[in-house]
Amino acid sequence: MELFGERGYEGTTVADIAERAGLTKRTFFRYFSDKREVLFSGSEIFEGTVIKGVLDAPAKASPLDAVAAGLDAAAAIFEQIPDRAGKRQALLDANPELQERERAKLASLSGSVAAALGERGVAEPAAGLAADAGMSVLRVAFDRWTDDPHGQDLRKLLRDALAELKSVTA
Amino acid sequence: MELFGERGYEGTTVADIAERAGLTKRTFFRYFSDKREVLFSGSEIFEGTVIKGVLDAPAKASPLDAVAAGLDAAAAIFEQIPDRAGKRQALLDANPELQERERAKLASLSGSVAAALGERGVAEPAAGLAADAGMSVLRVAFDRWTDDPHGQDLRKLLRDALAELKSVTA
DNA sequence: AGCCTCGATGTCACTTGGTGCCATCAGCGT
DNA sequence: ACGCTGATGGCACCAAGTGACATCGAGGCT
Repeated sequence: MELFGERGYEGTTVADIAERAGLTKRTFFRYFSDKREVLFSGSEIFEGTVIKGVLDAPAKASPLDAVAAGLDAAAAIFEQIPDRAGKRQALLDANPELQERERAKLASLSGSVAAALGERGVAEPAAGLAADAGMSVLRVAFDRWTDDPHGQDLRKLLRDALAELKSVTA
Repeated sequence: MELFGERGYEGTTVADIAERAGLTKRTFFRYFSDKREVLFSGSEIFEGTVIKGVLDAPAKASPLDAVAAGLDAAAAIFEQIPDRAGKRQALLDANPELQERERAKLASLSGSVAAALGERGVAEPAAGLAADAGMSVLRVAFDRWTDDPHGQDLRKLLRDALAELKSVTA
């Protein structure tokens, strides 16, 4: 993050990162499959939290509400580190390459969420559609939150975005 | 496509492609910014068709229905070349790199659709959410269609997926 | 202690995607 | 015939990855 802050993402080579970390380029690639991956290291934890939230949602909750419960549970992760999240977001915003990866991660998350909904007895394609809808909601809420991390809290923004979605697909 | 069919996407180098086309690697990169891009060359036409469909939808159509109209208009493009679409899909399915790009294209399309909805008087975040929802519907329908390109027609699959989405977010 | 194994790291060579820079060439208007 | 311009080739170069092999250090075993 230091290096990215100084020289930007593109301007920083893997060799630079490795050197700063006291490693070799080769070793870097043993920890991260990609240069991009270094910015997505916490994503498994996030994903796990979301999934747990989905599975723990009340049995009578609708698929979409179960997804919302999962996102709500995970929102806390970002709220603990608003400034780090903000810097990361600035990097993503400046790099199409990173945005692609971000989308891919969301897509993977969507897949896992759909699987979790499956365990709750939701069939396809409903599960996939509900999961995707959740990702949309997450993106909208997260964008607004990063615009102003100390304004409204992320969980409220999530609730608002969800309500908006429901009204738009009514 | 010949080369990709023989050696797969990864197994084919840009130099290979260029040679087969009677060009140089350097010239290839003047036509395509990326190796990936070569598989997404028609996407502007597709995007244009969708946008036109959205803008031409009846004024009283809901945002989501306007998006659906756009997708419906563009479905014809794929239905004209089902086998080419199928081969392309097989390549995408086998390559995370290409899936990332595909997602990025869909995201870009979503952005344009949201803008088109904006021209129709739909405000944010409703426009963005409706556009994203449309992308979900498109993916579901398209997946089913590529599973069996000569089964149900793509437009019917789109209608079905849309109905499913509406019921899931009800 | 001496030895062995194993996992983590370093080293090096190599491939490939991608870019900058300049040369070349073909068409075209004058 | 001259010069301009846009497209292409050629070349050198950088950075991301990868494969193969050497090295080293922490234990475990006798």
